[in-house]
Amino acid sequence: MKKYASSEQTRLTLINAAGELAAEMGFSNVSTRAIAMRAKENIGSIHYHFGGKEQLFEAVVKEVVKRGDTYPVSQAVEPFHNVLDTPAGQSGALRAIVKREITLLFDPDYPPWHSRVVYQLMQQKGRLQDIMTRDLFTPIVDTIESLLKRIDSSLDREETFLIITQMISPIASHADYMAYCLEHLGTDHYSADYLQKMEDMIVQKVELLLGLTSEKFKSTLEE
Amino acid sequence: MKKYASSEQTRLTLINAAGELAAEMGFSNVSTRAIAMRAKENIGSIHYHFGGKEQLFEAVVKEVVKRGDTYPVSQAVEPFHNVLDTPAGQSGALRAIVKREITLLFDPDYPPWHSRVVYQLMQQKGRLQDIMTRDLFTPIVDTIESLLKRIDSSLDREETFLIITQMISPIASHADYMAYCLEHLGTDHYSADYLQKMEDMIVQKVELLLGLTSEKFKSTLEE
DNA sequence: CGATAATTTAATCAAACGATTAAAATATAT
DNA sequence: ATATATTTTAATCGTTTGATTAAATTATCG
Repeated sequence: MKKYASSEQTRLTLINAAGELAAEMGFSNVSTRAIAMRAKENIGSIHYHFGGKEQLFEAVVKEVVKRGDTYPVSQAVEPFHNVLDTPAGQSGALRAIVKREITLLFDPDYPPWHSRVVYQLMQQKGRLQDIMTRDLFTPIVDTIESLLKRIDSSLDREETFLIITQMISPIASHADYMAYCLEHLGTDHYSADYLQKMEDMIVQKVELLLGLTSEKFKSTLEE
Repeated sequence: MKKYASSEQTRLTLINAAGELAAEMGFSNVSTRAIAMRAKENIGSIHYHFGGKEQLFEAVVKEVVKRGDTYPVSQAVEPFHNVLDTPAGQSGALRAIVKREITLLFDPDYPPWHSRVVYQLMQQKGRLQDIMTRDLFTPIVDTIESLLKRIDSSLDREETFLIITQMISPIASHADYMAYCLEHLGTDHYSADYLQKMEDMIVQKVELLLGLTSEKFKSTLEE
């Protein structure tokens, strides 16, 4: 039996431990010693494998980015490429973006720390925020932006951004303030049903704002 | 001329410095020495006036809470007390809550760190979050909750909470991720016009979800 | 004025931090 | 089997942290 793990395995163990701790108490409250203890590795290994704490944190963020790249926004929107001039196509594309975001953050098949690690980086400037913004956030914002421009070319920059925040913020809050949300809902995780409701509500709302009144909504309105 | 400031003045100077720094780099990245330097006071004064760093931070949060208490949600909703069974009254109450939240966070007459200090506490559990949740957040949530119940008694707990997040999250994001938002908008502060648009959009959206279609919206829809 | 209380100052303390390294342990290749 | 490369370990380094205190300074009050 091997007594030394492979370099790659040790790296992943450290990344995972660091991610867990960052999810629990925020990056700036995580010490190298705590990471090493959680990972059951030696402190020195962090320096050996990553060069230092900051580079390990970078690897943590890149791990989340890497996962997002397995299903990029462009791919989510692609099926609607040819129908973007119809309300149904526009609506479908919007929903696809929202669905992707929710899935990516709350899919129970992935380590739960992924969702808690992302949005806390939006709070203060730094290298970690740059990576996360550039590789995760900007692509989404740009995609929504061009889609909105297509739906209503009269929207100005401010209105466009406001609509984007209407779409993304509720999802971000469920990730960033997860502890509070779960406590308020009296559960230990978001159910698939709840996430579906969230998706529906966000999509409905944006459709309404944009005048893309969907069938689903009409029935709601008539109640 | 006095060489020693009054106890109360020193306290406020320290609270303000701590608040500024917490807004700039997050509570957990603020050291007592940095606070003392920013406040041009001695480190020892933190111990003398507050007992320690954590208690100073508590005072920072309570300072924000105190300001919220000058215009409580109950007072914002009060004018609509007698018309809560009409759609117009319900709609007005919703708008009043949204307007209060936006004003409280982004009013340029108050220290700008107020808005940046609040929502970062939602990320991890602790005494500061408890204070902020209990004294600032819960009253708002409870008020919206009972209002929603009144508007549509068939809403369940999950739906109610989702609507609340639709109302609050966009505002919270503008506070919590302010640096990113301002950079994206290419400005150094949110204009009164922008904040008004935000209010309108949030209120419209919720009215639509609840079937409280307002005049303002109808015209938008007819475009 | 003189005495007491309140406040500020500068210095020191132990603890925790990230980084680094020489040596030990293991794996790999010849 | 031996030599070389890789990985882990334990210990130490200099800094920074929050807290504390005795002494100095200023304010207050009789």
